[in-house]
Amino acid sequence: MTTLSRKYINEATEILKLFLKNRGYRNTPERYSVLEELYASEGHFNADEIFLRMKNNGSQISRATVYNTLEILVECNLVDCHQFGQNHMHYERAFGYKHHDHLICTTCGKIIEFSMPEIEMLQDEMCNRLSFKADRHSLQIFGKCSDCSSKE
Amino acid sequence: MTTLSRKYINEATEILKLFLKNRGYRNTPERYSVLEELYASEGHFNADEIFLRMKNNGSQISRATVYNTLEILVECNLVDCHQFGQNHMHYERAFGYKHHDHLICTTCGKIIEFSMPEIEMLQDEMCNRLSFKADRHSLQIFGKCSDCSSKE
DNA sequence: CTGATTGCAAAACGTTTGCATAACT
DNA sequence: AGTTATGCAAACGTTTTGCAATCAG
Repeated sequence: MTTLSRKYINEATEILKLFLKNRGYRNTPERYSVLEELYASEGHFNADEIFLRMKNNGSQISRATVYNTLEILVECNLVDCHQFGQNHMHYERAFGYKHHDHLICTTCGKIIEFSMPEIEMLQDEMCNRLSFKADRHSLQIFGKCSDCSSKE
Repeated sequence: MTTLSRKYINEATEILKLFLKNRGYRNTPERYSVLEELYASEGHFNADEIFLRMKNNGSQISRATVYNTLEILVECNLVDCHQFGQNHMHYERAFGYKHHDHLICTTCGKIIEFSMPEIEMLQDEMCNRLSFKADRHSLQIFGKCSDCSSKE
């Protein structure tokens, strides 16, 4: 665990604490432990992976709590959630990590991250035009990565 | 059924016929009947809704065939598929219907369509830059619609 | 105290699979 | 004829639910 990661977890914990308070949600240890688990590493995880990793580390947490907590973490934007085409959600840390979208190779399954602030600006503009108050977005582009398209 | 709808179904049928031939897939009546069902109305439907509507109209089709066929129709871009946050896919006709993305109100569930060619252009630019050969994309923005955000 | 949150197990839900039959090429 | 696609039902994996026990406010 790097000092920087530690710093992000600490800040994220503060944000979560405030969010729970503002919403009148309870301040349970499980909610912080799910946050820690997700912030402990980079990458995309599904709910069950998180549950099993916590179990393997000796936690008594239940599946239901993991699912409940992930919903809250997405709500307060500490975690991003995406659907890449399989039948489950993927979750990843969002704080201290540049917002990005995903290219998904439908041949090899590789997931490539990219970020393009101009796209975000246009999205904001559209939301303004339609008086829509955006909380989060998810953009996926499906196709073939350079490796797979050159193999054809 | 309008004359225009009829025209789109006919053209879509031709496209599907060519696609099946090119891929060496078989030319089965079920594949055309799923296409017709989806093109018979505008809007988003999940796989089971399509299956049940066909059953109610006297079709002998099976769930498995509906799922198989939808995959093919998405592959040849006659149908768009999106994930709006619930745990199932939504399908909608794509031919003769302007490409669009979606704003999803997390309060009332309303889905608002919008299209912004500038965003598509930026996506293409990014794909070029990364040598990614895009087939389709899906962009959802989650938040509150004007009605729901004014009620707060 | 009181009700929100938890853990557990069972149920639900959408989707996929296995297999025998049918049908396209 | 050969082999892909179909229909059916059962299996699968993810997520949700019901309920009693626990714990935060």
